[in-house]
Formats: sequence, C-alpha cells, structure tokens
Amino acid sequence: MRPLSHSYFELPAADLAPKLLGKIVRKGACAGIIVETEAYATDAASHAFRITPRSAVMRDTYGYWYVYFTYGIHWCANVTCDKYGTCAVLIRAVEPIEGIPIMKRRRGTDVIENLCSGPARFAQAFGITGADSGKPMGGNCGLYDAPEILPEHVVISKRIGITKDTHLPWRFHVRDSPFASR
DNA sequence: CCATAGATGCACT
DNA sequence: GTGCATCTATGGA
Repeated sequence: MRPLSHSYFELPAADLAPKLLGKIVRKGACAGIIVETEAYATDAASHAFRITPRSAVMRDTYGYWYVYFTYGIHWCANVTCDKYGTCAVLIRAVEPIEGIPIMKRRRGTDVIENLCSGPARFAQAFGITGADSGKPMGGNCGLYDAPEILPEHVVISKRIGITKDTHLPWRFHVRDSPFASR
C-alpha cells in the first residue's frame, strides 16, 4: 500500500477534499475508505479564520494532522493542505476495512454503519486524538493511495454543523454510501 | 419517523 | 463567560 503522494497536500482544501474520497486512511491496525469530507479554508466557519496557537498547524504545514477537541467530548481529525494558503480537510466519515473488532470495542457498538459515520465517530473508532495533532502523514497514522471515486458518484453539498458561511458547497460524499453521516 | 436536551471541557475573547 | 467543524438518549407522533 503506497502512501498518498505529498503533491496532493499542496492543493487548496476545496480541491483536495473531493480527491480524498476513495483514499485509504490508516492508523495502527485500523484502516478504511474515506467516504465523506469537508473543506475548511480561511472562511468564517474555519479555525483558520483567525489563527491561534491551536490552529497554527493549518497555516504552517500541509500534509499534517490537525486534530482538535470539541463539545467537551469529541476529537475531530483534519489533514492540513494548501502549499500557499491556510487550509484543512475534515474527514467526516469512513467505510471500515481493517481492525473492525477494535473499532467496535472503542465505539461500544456492533453496528458497522455507525462505527465511522461522523467526524468524532471516525476519530474514536481509529483512536485518533490530540496526540496525533501536529504530526506529518505517515508512520503510525496516514493516508494511502487508492482509485479515485468517479465524479458522477461524488455528491457536493453544504457543510454540516456550522453557523457561519453555511452557503459554501464544501461537503463531499460518496453517493449512496451507507457509511456517510446523515 | 422527528425534535430536543444534555453531556462535558477546552480554546478563545 | 461564551461557544463550539458532535453524539446519544429520550420522548412524542
């Protein structure tokens, strides 16, 4: 399994987000196919709207993990990108492929469709936390190459769970995937 | 099926 | 002190 070419991460988030659909994400014994992403740039909904110590990795890197804690409970995992800008792609849902028993144990459910169908569910199932933030792709945790999803199978819609700049069509998911969020 | 409330803690203002 | 790039349980139709 070949690591995703570093040139992918040079792209702005809105270009990279649909290209990550169909690619493999792996951490340790867990692996899956990315089926839903969102792009965040310097729009008002993004943590990069104003750079803080937490979000500085979005400005300073591309091809790194940016993992943040929210709602007192959840971790959400992004891939930083854009060689010349400040961007990240949020991984919102994944189709589980390997390490499914581990995911079931971490998530506390046997329902496969619920293991990784949401950004915090995915992070919990894969064991991704703040300890992974600020690290480059590769090693224990990274993205791997796989065939692209055909454009006619990519659904473009508005981002979910935000209150600002809700009009931007920056959510991408695989049509009819039972593993996407709802 | 849908809608709402509560959890829970940290970053940021 | 405010507000989350969320999830789950619960209650009603």
